[in-house]
Formats: sequence, structure tokens, C-alpha cells
Amino acid sequence: MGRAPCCNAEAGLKKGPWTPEEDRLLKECVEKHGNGSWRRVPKLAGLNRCGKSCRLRWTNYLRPGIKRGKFSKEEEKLIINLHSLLGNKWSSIAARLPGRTDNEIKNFWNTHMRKKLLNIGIDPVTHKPRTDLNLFASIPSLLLAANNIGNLRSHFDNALKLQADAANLAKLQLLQGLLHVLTSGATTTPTTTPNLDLISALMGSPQTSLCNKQYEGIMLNSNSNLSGLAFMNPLNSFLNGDGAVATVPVEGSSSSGQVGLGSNNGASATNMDLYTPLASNFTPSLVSASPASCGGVNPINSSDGSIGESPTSAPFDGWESLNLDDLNTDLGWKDVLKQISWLNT
DNA sequence: AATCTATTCAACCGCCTACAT
DNA sequence: AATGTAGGCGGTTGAATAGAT
Repeated sequence: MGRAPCCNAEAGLKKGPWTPEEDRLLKECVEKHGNGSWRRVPKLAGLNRCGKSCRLRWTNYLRPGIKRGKFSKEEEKLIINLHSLLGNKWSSIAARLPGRTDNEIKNFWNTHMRKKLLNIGIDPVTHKPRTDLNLFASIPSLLLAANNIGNLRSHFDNALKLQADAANLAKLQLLQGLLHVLTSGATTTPTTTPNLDLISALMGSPQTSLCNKQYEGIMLNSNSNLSGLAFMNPLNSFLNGDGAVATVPVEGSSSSGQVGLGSNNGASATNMDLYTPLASNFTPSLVSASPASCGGVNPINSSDGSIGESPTSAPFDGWESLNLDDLNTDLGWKDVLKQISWLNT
């Protein structure tokens, strides 16, 4: 024999919105008897409701300390951060936002945050660039933009002179160069808004993205092998013109880190500030929903659900400074791109 | 002003786990 | 040990509301 049932289906219990009178009864009951047994609460309170319904009403609306109203910017950022770590563990997220309930956060995510992330090409589930967008549909705009800028060919030609083994790096070069083309200003593109579909498609799938270590190691090694660039030949043929070498500023270093594209003594880091992920202490600002996929350690303590130290990074540093309301501005886009540009392949 | 459409969010549903019997 | 429920959780629904036409 188990326990006696909580809510008898045949009881004809009331459903739907709670009345102020029901709220009053429930509140009085819980304050008087506590909430140790929700099964007993309806009877004690004189409510024709299921205990489960009472518990939900209490935890979401009646219990003391509930914070109502709009989420602050800080809360928004925190939710994004926590969601990137915890996924749809709404109760765990709510536990870290005083006064907010899991239900409220869940609703907020599904109606606001989810939409915002989708709009900027971020998959709200994985927190990585969306992969459901069509690269090939975007190729014409890619080529147009590349032709206009007309300075990428030398990137690849120079790179081909180097030795090879880093196909991933090569793709990254292309990606970064293209991002540059698409975002570096109104002088070369008709609008200051990048081609989202293209960017998203270029970002690739989470399964094949470079791991942080690999990425970092390759980028900081000026002697990296680069014959993998050969795969780009079809695209390369479109990229005519003489251009500057893509230079990537290295955080924490006085010099720029050139990304295997030959010498570039004079190039400044001007627009390439966009590509700061190559810093020696760089860590991706977005994390996979499956951190282990990159060889890392799950940052969530499996025993108590707490957030532990990430093995390689503080996973959401960048997100904290990302103002989603600014995404319609050029500056906003650059921030986004900075956040996601560590992804590739 | 009326109607239609989109959005929000409170509440329900069903599943899972821990625990009482 | 087996059984079956309570409590908790995430997903989903649908009524209420806001905005557009």
C-alpha cells in the first residue's frame, strides 16, 4: 500500500483562475498551518481545490517575497547566463533570482528572451549561432560583399604560403574575413546590418565547433600550418583585389596576433577589434548546452546543482555586457559578433 | 467602433523521483 | 522489496489583453 491519493479526480474540484477570496483562504491556512502537507491544505483552508493547485498558487503568487513586474536588465543578463549553464532548469534558475518564480522566468524566457536570441541568430537552446539557416541562400550576398571589399584575396594567398594542417583555422579565417566584410562599415556594404543568415550559417554546427584550447593554441602560433586553406579555392576565385592582412589584436599583449596570414607590419587593429576572441586569455563567452562536447567539465555540480568553476573559462563574461536592446544598431551587432565569433566550422 | 491577430502569463497536465506504507 | 502517492518540475494550453487594421 502506498500513500492515500492527494487529489481525487472524481471530486469535482474547481479549476481555473483563483478568486481573491480563495487567495485569502489559502494564505491564512498556510500561514496558520504551514505548507508541510499540500494534501491537507484544501481541507484545512476550506477550498474546493486540489492540493497541487494550492501549492502552485502559493509558490507562484502568494508566498512572501514574491517580486512582480518587469525584469530588470541585471535579471535579464543573469537569466541568460544561467540558462546557458543550466538549460531549462527553471527552478534552479529561479533559485538564483530572489523573488522570482520558476513559472515567471519560464514565461519570460519563452516570450521575451527566446525571441530576442532568435532575432540575433542565436539558438536559445544551445546559446550558439543557429544552424537552421541556409548558407547557400546567402552566398550571392556574400559574394557581392566580398567583391565590394575586394581585399580578401591576399589573405588567402598569403596563407597558402604557410604550412598546413589547420583546416579549422582556415575556415575561421574565412569566417572572420567575411564577418569583417559584412560588418565593418557602410563604405563597403549597403547597410550597416550584417547578413544574419550568412553569419549564422557560417558559424556552423555545435558538433564541429573548435574547442577553446585548440582554437587558442592555433591562433597564437604564428607558425601554424595552413594548407587547409586550399579548401577555399572555389571561394577564393571570387575574392579579387589586393587587401590588407587580417590582423587580430591579442588581448593582454602589446602586439596584434596575426592569424596566419603572412606578415603585416603596418596593419592596424582598427576594425578587427571585432575579433577579439583570439586573446591569449580568451575564453568563449557562450557555452554549449553540453559543455562536455568540448572536452570540458560540466560546470554544474551534479550533486547539488550548484554552478562550479568552469574548467577553461568564465562562460558568460561577454553576455553580461551585451545589451540586447541595442541589437538594431551597428554597435549592438558588433557586440553580438564579438560574442559569437569564437564559433566556427 | 468593430474585428482580427498577436502576445502574455496564470494555470493545468503529465512525467519523474523520493518517500511512505 | 514492492507498490503507489506527494511533491516538484518542465511543457503546454487557453483566456485575457494589447495592438493592428
